[in-house]
Amino acid sequence: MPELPEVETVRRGLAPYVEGARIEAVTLNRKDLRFPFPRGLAKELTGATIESVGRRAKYLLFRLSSGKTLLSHLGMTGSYRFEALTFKEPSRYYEPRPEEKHDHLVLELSHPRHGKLRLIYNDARRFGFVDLFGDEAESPYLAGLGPEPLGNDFNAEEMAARCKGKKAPIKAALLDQRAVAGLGNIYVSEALHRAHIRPEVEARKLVLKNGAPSRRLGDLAQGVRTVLIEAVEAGGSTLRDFRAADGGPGYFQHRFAVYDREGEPCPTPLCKGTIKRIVQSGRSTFFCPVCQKK
DNA sequence: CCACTAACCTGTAGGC
DNA sequence: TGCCTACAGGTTAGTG
Repeated sequence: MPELPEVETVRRGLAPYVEGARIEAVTLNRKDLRFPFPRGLAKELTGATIESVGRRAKYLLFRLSSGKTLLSHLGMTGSYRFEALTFKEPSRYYEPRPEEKHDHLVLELSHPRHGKLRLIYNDARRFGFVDLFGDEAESPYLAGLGPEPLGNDFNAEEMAARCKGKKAPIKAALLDQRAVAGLGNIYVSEALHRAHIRPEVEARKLVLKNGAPSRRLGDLAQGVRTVLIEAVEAGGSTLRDFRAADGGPGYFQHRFAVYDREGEPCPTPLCKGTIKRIVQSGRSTFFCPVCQKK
């Protein structure tokens, strides 16, 4: 489900309710997600206060008063939702409901303003996972991640360094979290369309002989940034089941230029192309064969 | 090191 | 309606 804009949307939805909340109780409804839960997870979390919720790439990072950080990846189908156990402002809360299928992790929280809340992690496919660490350097998941595409150290020169010598298609290079962190299958297709680059182009072809970025790579860096910014502003994309923590859908899917639009006209001004779908490394890629050049 | 495939797991949409 | 297949927003382990 979630790429950077969806994870950021979740983070923004969670922050007002979990920041400052104390974790009163933890329930694990099974022993693992994609990987086993960290040893002593419930014990480590219980009694701690969540000081802030951050994001790195597609990871949510809950900073705890104990000094530890809870890392959460949503995989393809992970989601968080709230239920209020006490109602300080009734209109804005969700009533407790029976447990749903695939509710794997439940945190009972007490928040100084919102009262008692239940934060529930649901994940049908269980490709998601959590980790707990004291220092970011200890986390194997954060090690080796490429730059944040919306941060200051993401630019065409940086991309050139990561693409240099790579024979892999640019589509695959952009999906590689070591090159740029946070893109997934949707936003890669969208960014390549914005930059008018065909997804099959070898990554190394976008780097000049002296290692400098080509103009097209500059366009691509810009395309990555703008599509992500616009998607975050729209609250992410809801294809099947993505929901922010407040239960609301995202709206960016209405603005896809190519993703899941096979057979539709290309939205590039004056372009008469028709969107095509191909499969690259086992996954769908969408592009316009007319305005996206080799 | 690089590139590619299969695997993990469940739900759903579409064809017949 | 039911059965079957293909596919889904991600990552990693294994292979050559």
